[in-house]
Amino acid sequence: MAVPLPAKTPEKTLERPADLARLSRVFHALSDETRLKIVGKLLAGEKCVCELTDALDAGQSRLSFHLKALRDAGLVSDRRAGRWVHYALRPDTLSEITRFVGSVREGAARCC
Amino acid sequence: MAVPLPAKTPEKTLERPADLARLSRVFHALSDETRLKIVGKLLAGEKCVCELTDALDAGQSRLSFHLKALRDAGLVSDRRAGRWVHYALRPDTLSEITRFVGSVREGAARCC
DNA sequence: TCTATCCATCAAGAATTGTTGATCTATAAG
DNA sequence: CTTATAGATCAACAATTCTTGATGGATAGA
Repeated sequence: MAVPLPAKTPEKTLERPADLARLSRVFHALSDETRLKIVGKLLAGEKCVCELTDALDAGQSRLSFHLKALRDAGLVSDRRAGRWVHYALRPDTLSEITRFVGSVREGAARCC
Repeated sequence: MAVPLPAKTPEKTLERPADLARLSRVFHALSDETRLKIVGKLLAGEKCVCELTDALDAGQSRLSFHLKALRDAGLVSDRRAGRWVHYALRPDTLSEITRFVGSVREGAARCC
């Protein structure tokens, strides 16, 4: 992890192997409906795994699996509190993605 | 296809099955390095498949496969001209994605 | 200490994706 | 009409990803 999304032009970003790897990991994390639902629930604030299993009617190991994908992509943070682990959205990563897609859009608007 | 990304709150969007399906398809299209490279190349303007096979050093059927994923997600358009099919980025869809991720980010910044 | 709860991880199988080479269609040139 | 090129599609295989149930570690209460 921890390869930061660069502020370079999207053309250059989309040529660098490390950036490609990071971007594909982030988009892959967002490419699953269960994980998108998790994101939706986290918009109400941080949640522990057991709250998500209730809200999404999904098994615990399944949730752990998907939360790991989101965490590895940098989209959520986890915070241990006693027996519970609370997950929350990471606005910083969401900002990076917004900027990236926005800059691709600008480039596309310019050329298409 | 053609389910438009709504302007609703991301919480609501992430509860509607049709929107979830559409979002996961778009993000899945962006979750592969070959497809991200294609997007990078298209930032220079529309390209036919044979230009992309040259630029990316990838087989023709492989490119067709990935272009189909991008097209089905609404991220690129195709235009036939004689024997060639030219692919181009679709700024409208990129705008939708930018807005969606941006609104998730705003929600996250508010709650986290 | 004993037990219960929360959660991560693992193994095995199911399902989905991606790759490759072959085939088919359409277009255009000779 | 014949041939050549661009590209879509298909079948078979490889590789990933997802799901499920089982196991194990950590924390906290009795």
